[in-house]
Amino acid sequence: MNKPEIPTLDDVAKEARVSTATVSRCLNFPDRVSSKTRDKVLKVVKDLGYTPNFGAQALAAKRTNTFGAIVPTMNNAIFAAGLQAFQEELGRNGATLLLASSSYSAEVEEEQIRSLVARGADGLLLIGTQRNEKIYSFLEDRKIPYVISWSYQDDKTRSCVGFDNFQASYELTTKAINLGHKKFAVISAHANSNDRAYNRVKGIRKALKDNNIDEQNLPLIECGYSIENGSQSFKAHIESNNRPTIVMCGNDVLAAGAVKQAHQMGLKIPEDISITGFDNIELASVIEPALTTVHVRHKRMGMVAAQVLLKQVEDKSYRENIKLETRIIEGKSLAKPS
Amino acid sequence: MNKPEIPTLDDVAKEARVSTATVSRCLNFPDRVSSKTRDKVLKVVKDLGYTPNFGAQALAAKRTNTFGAIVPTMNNAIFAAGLQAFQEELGRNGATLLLASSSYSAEVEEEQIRSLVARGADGLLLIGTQRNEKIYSFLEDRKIPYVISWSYQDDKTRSCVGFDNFQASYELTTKAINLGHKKFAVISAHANSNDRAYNRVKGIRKALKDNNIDEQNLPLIECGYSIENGSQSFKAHIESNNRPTIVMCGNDVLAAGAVKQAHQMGLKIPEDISITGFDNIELASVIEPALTTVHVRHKRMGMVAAQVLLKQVEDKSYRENIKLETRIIEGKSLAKPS
DNA sequence: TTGTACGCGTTATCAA
DNA sequence: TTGATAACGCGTACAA
Repeated sequence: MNKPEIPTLDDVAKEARVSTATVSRCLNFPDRVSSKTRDKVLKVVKDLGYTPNFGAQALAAKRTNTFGAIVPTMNNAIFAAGLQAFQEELGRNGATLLLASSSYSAEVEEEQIRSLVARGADGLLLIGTQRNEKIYSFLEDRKIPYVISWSYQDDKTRSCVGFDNFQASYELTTKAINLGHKKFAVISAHANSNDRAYNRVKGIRKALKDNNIDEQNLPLIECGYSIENGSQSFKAHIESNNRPTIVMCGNDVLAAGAVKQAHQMGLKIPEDISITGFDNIELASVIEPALTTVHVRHKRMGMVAAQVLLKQVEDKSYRENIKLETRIIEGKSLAKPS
Repeated sequence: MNKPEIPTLDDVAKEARVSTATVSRCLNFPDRVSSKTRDKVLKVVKDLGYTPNFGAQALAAKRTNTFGAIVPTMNNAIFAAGLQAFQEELGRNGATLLLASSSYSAEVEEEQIRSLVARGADGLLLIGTQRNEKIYSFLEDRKIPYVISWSYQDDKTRSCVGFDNFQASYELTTKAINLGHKKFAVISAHANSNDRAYNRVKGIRKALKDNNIDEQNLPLIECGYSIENGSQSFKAHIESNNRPTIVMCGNDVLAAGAVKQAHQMGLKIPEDISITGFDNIELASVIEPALTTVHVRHKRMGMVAAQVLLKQVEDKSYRENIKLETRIIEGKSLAKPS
């Protein structure tokens, strides 16, 4: 037996004295082959160290067992946790993750979607709902399954696995109101092209309105995702001429910046000022005082999203809209105003 | 013109009244085609919405423009930052990232390496140096370029982009010794199959030895990467019958856990106990007191690793060994013992 | 500068 | 249960 450097199906077939069809079957449908020939073939496969050529396989089978995900950034604990779970679940099902990031830009995201599809992704994980309608058509024309994650929506034509940002935010705000807060300020991530941020703010406004607190003039600062931005925005709120008793932050990272700044300004939390976060990343429990925030099941979301996507590949008409629960984490950063 | 649902090179050729070869050239070597035919062809490409079939392209060209990376976990800020930069640099060069994670397991990593190669990765990003030699042969036999990252080694036959964990750790320890510390304790990530952790501990021991401090009996606890583990290990060190004046942690996350625990135990940092970290993740500056830690250029590492890898694809014999500098971040968590 | 024609390594259909 | 063989869509010598 002369061992070729990089063996093909043909090499295996010749060596095992069967046809290429039989070898292919041994690998893909072992039960449609007699155990005798199967053993013989698999032995040769092993001896030769054969692995299918990916390009050829993709060309012939019209599938790659590869799934794409486009996240705003990997450099954010919430996406990292979700992605990790998504990838693990794919792995358990013999599939691989193709990953891109959009830097929170809708145009870049669109490019990346096209790029991952061009790269042969069998399906896509998308984050949030907010994107150009034509990109959805693009995917639907090509019959590429996709799942929207991190956000929940009722649209039965599109699968999603997410949570109700509006509702969670509403509840947290209501809690603060019940404690006696009336003067609110908000630090949010940029809300255009980010429906999570948008709905969190919306939830706050609705709760204020429902409790007859002026929400038209709610002090709101939008900024990019970073501790530093959280600090600066917090400072601006505190130094405004209508100082709030509570600063609600769109996510834990911004809240961490706010807390840091509060310390630097000599403000005690929650005696002098209450601060809330959102996401309950690990950071939230390390901060002093521990953040009052909203817990979100990122890992579960990633796992379930992978499952839904895999089902959609099997059954192109399968759709599912899953809302995962959230819950308020009682930290020490929210208390009644003094 | 009848528009096919999913156009092929052939469709474009027919519509533009040229050969498939010409269309292919227009796309891959635009300058080897007259501007007149090029314009004509590209217009048809656009009109038809043609995109190359990935499988066919890979099969014919023997490359996928896809690069694999296997990280221990995405759920760790340092890998997330490096990966993000790696992916961005790939993207700038028209390549895509295939991502897998090993959960810090050598066997899983090996599986993933084989899997990514089977998925057509043109090259691989590996983390750390410690793995079975046969997996290197596997890659070399198949002429798959790879770059080792996060660790630096002198081996000129293998490219790497990393930093000197030993040296950085040595310097940080020396600094502590110079402040007067003599009673050390260490919390480290598991050091088998993790040369970063291994070398950081080694750097501590060497510094102790060079300063005539007993390093044979250095209290050392190895644990998994989490805040909770950091807390528990810290508690164990403090409650031992030979209480240290400083607890050096193998990374910032463990250090964060230690700091949290110190607060809970009513210990003041750095008056009662000094704590150090490693990595300088964003978290380090939010903790009170800010961590004294080692800054590492993760983003730069990811970017440079991508560049080296891309070069290796062009020139299979190209190798580079790059050591990135580190520097100590002076926080407030390290001071002279009282 | 352009076209012809073959090869790439699988999968899958159909017949034996 | 197995084998022969036709796609699959693109790249690229080679020829014109």
